[in-house]
Amino acid sequence: MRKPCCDKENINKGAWSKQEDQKLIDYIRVHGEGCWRSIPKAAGLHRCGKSCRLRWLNYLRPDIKRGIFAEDEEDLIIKLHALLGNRWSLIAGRLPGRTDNEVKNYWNSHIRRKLIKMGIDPNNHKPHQSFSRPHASSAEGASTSESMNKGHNKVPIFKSPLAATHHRISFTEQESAIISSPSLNLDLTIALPSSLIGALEEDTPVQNSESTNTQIDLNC
DNA sequence: AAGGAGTTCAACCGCGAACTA
DNA sequence: TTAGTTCGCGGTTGAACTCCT
Repeated sequence: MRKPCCDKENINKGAWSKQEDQKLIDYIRVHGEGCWRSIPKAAGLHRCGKSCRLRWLNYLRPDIKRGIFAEDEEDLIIKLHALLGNRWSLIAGRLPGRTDNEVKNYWNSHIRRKLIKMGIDPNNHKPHQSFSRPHASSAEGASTSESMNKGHNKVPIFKSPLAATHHRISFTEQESAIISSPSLNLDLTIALPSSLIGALEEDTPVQNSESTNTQIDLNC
């Protein structure tokens, strides 16, 4: 049985108040991010660390860009989704000031619908012949994160730059087809912390599709 | 104006990975 | 090596909001 992430008693849930926001902002300004589990207590918040982390990363961070997505941002999301599936954090990483939650919400509420209207299956980015799985939750098709993350043929997800260096990025046939598409010209670059660059120089470069100028940014 | 349907988005949950002792 | 802890992610939920009749 998994232990809960925090003591459920004496923990506030739901929307954050202005006072709570301010406490969190003030604390992080002084002490910086990190050790989310201890932040609530230290900052005097009756929240679990997870909740603080989410609130900070998605809404309170000073570099967050709010508001409507620009057309080029939307375009990029579609292309990145075709390439990466539901790896929202990776996609958001290519959109300065945007968070994974925001990108995910925008995809589900706007882009997804738009693609369906255009006759494109949002799961595989191909014109759908017969859209056999109309229900949203079950419509995560063979190429989406559900199958890629939990099933076979998954694209590796690198939780740390170091992990990324120990894997060769590989793509399924379908993803390779997308990458090879002449309409797709992604400029995704592998970005690693400078401390690692030296150590990597002897290693072989990560697989990349020259013809499409496609590189993957895994600076996460 | 009312209220039901549809949409948006902030927040929570559970899981797996990474880390630590 | 292993078990416990923490972090980060994607999926899902539900309250608030908007639109439509």
